[in-house]
Amino acid sequence: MEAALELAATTRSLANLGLREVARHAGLNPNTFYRHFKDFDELGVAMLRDLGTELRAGLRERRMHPAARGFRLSDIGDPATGLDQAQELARESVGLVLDFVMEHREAYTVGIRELHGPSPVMRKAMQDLLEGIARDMTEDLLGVLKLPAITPEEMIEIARVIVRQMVFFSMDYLEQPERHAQIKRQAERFILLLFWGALAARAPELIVQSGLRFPEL
Amino acid sequence: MEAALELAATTRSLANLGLREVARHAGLNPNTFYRHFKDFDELGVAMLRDLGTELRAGLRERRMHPAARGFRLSDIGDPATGLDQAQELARESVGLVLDFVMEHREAYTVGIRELHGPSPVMRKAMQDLLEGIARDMTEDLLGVLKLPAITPEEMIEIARVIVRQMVFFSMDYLEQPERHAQIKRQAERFILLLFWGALAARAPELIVQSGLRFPEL
DNA sequence: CAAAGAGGTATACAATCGTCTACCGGCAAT
DNA sequence: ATTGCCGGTAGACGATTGTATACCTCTTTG
Repeated sequence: MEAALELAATTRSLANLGLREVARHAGLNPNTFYRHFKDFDELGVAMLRDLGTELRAGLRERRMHPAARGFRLSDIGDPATGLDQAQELARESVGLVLDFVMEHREAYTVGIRELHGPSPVMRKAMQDLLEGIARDMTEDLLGVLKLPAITPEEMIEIARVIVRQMVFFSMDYLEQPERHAQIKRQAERFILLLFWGALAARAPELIVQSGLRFPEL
Repeated sequence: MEAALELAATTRSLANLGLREVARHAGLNPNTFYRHFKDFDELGVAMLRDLGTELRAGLRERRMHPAARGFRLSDIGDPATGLDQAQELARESVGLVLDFVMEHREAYTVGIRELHGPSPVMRKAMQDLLEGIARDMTEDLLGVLKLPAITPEEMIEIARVIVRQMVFFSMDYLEQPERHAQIKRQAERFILLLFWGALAARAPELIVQSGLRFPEL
């Protein structure tokens, strides 16, 4: 699995790297592959399972780590501090995801490649992973962020588009190291825009009453 | 090029289909390939150029076609009708893109596969294509939609995230025909959310004054 | 009218591929 | 104490691959 990851990250996609090639790079006999996997799809799913759980666990752990969070759970209540929290949360989460991507660029690259790749099995597995991350995020947001008038259904939908958009932002981040700061800003602005939009859609007068302005990032 | 498109759409990605395979499927001698392209990258870029210009032209043409548009350019002015226009525009554009994707599912599938694929050349070409579409959209939006306090810089940034998000919505649309209506609604809601957010970020009082409510899609 | 080039073909070669059959050491369980 | 499985190896197979060289036939250009 390590050999496959290394090979796939540098050159090809998971689907089209050769059985013998992987075995050679792992220092094993080609036939040994069959002792563990029947397909290359099976290998891919196994890799994705490992890396996916690592990713979700990493995100959750860091999200739960209270030291990095500048506000307390008791601050919740009105939409003004809600939007303030949203900004803080966006800043934190964006940095967290992008850091993670940088630390696991091989796994990320290969994984995303399979998201739109030729194998339906891998595609489904990746979509499930993203959906799981979106659900984690929703749960977390609902627990911490109190924006009134935003239903759980709206929240999961917002989380989904955020996760998917972060796929692209992460790609930019990996490919253009010189634009790191700018990409972070763009991602934060995007997330904030969604929350402002969601609040404006349900209770625009709350925004006016609070006197809060959209932050210049 | 036709042979490559057909083969890539059904099974593999562009990068890993064989020279001989394509030649066979096209009814040509393997060596004939070299008369036209040096690389497979070169083939890919050529295909993307053709299909990309077709896509952009198709989108532009349909966007310019005034018959499908329920409002006139003279209706512009205040943010209330601006948001109304945004809704109409979102509905139209989403339907337009998703129709196009359905009609060109092979080309779309292959193209998106290259967006995150192993070839840097193809990746760059696809990113440029998406950027071009985003610029087209921005130009169009700025010309038709008069939402005050939204700068061109904000508009292009919004267009970019819309285009990227539509990549995912299009994938859903192709893969889940039974959810067509729902996916359309989600895409429209997403776009509207961004515009409401952008307006709320700059001029929340205008939303309150207009008395407009976020539409239940 | 000749030269050049563009598009296509035939043959050949070494390399790589996935997979099949057979063999082997170690460890665990009966 | 032996049976059986698990992980690994060896060798061989036919198929397919990318590419090189050489030859052919139109069309265009000088």
